[in-house]
Amino acid sequence: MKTPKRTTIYDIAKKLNLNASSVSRALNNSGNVSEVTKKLILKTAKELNYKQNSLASNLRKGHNQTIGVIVPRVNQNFFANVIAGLEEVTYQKGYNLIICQSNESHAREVKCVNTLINQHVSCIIISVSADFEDDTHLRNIQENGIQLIQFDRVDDNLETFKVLNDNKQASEDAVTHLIAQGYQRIALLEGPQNLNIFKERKEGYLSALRKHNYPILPELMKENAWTKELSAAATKKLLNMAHPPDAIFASTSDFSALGVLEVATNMGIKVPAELGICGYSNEAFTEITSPSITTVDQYSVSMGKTIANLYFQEIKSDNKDAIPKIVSIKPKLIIRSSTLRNKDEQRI
Amino acid sequence: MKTPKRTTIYDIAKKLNLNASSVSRALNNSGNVSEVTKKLILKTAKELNYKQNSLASNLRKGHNQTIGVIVPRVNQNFFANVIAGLEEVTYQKGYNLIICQSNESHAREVKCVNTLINQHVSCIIISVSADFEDDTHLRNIQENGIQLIQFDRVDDNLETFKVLNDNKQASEDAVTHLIAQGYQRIALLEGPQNLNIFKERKEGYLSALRKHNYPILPELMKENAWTKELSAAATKKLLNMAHPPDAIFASTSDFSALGVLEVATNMGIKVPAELGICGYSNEAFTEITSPSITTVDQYSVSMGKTIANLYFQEIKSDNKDAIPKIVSIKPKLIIRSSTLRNKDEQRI
DNA sequence: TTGTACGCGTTATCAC
DNA sequence: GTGATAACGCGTACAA
Repeated sequence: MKTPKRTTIYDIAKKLNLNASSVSRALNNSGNVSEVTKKLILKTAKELNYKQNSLASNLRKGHNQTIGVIVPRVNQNFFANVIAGLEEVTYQKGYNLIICQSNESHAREVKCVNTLINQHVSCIIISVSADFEDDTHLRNIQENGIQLIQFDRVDDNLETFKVLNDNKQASEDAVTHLIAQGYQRIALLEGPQNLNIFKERKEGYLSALRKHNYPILPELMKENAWTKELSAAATKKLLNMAHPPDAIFASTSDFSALGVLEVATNMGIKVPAELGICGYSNEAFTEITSPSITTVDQYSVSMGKTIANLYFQEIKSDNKDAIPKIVSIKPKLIIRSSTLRNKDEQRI
Repeated sequence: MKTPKRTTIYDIAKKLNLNASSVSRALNNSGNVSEVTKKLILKTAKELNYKQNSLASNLRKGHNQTIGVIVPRVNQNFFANVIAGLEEVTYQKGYNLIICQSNESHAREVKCVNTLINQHVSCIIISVSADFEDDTHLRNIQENGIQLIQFDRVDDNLETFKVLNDNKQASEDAVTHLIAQGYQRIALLEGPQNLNIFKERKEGYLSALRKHNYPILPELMKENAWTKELSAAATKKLLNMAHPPDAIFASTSDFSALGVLEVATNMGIKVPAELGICGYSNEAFTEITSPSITTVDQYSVSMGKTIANLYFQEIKSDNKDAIPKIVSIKPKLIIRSSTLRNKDEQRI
């Protein structure tokens, strides 16, 4: 595809017997141009259907009004919402968003980082892939003078701006709620512990148990149960134990919680009377399962907005190197039928 | 933020007492460079942490390895999936994706188009906003020598590449299925008729009725019922009629179907025995409602891939102006409990 | 095989 | 207020 010739500021200048620099000034409202010529320039620019070439402009100006985003998957609810929030704010500021997905692969994440560096984006916003290995690519971002904001899944060891959910607190709240509902043996479905978010959720679980003098039972903690299928399998094992749990906290996602619910239903176990179930993420479907599922809302859209605002307000505006700041958003426990056994009749 | 100086091909050239053009050739594998110097160049490029400046490269080459995408909302399941599919293919080809959302606003859509034109993207992939007014902005894309692919919601009058779902056929299948299940008075929840997709779905509905010699009853067709709330309201009116429908085809979305289901449940109407419900889009939750909801799967991820492949295989490669082609993807009716009243016991 | 010279479209810095 | 010129970083025809 050969791109046909577009009209440039030279074309406009030539037509008006002016100089290109005057045209540039007029179009950018910069420097001095007389009102008359300015109007003339704007008029003929419209006539010739002039469109600025951002490539040239950005090259000359040495920066790019573009922000890169890297997420594991763009069609995962949480990330899609964060991106929606990001786009909302960046659009207002006249910035563009380049979106990449790592597909949970570290190797691909590294490639994404490199293309974004090549693109001279002014900031990279990232949530790392599940098989996070090392952070040389992230350091590379900083070495190239590009701002870096990590969110949700982050590398704790690297000092950058971070926007996080308070996973530990949210998990503690969830488990505390289960305890308050009288559940005695509360199981945990964990995600990969190399990811901060799953580690923190486990900590919250442990912390709640300790605070209420509940025993910590390793046989009730299942590793890597972070898909619907994996958690269904783990649930079967749990519920077939001699002393099965009477509640399961699917800390990885609502899909895991759904797996738990399906297994329980198939086994004829009553939820929430015989088994309490709590998920994580507040996916749309948790509201309409029967029973509806208690879960944690992460305010994903507003998280995206927070991230973007952090960039525009604290990072970009700051001419000195700003001190990497950590913003923590407190998620909200949404209590629904799947854990409300005191008011079992009340189906929400 | 001042971007610190990055290493350029000049820096590499200077260090090796070479010329920048040799460095360029070596890095791009273009032209002739001796193996020795090439290795030397690649080595020092790595040492100096050289990163290409895509801005400069693209400016020089006159084209941009970037594709722009405009959708109403990035966090709507269907669009998120299409984007995921798009990204999958474009990533393989070394292309970047710039994502914009129109927020269902025509004015904003126009602005998005303009920034993408400024960015010199090589292609714009768009699904138009609900308040589609006119197509001057789309024509503008073409006038600027940028390829244009419309998908799903398109402007029929404009001759461009299009990737569509066969909405009419899918709707006809759905309604035919309802008829086969013995439903007699089948209502339709419509979306805004200025959008092709909703118009086509209505046509499919009408066509199925005609083919089976069913009467077409205007009182059973509700306009603009395209959110959960709107369709719940429409459903209430329908079910309170003297002769209420015994089936409702929520042609706008599964969320509408969910609204129908909730209203029916609250009114004590049995689904599917007394009321059949069919949605559209195959949202994840349709599988787990009780009863599960019959719906139409649009193959959204693979639609994204199809669009991208269309660009790379047919449009980009073609040096002559390719003739705008319309690709139609046949959606698939997914039959679930909400319309299966012959085998009512079988809860899927 | 390597070097020279120029231009992509824009903006910044001069001078007038 | 306007014009001339250089430079952003790169790729490419051409010459050596």
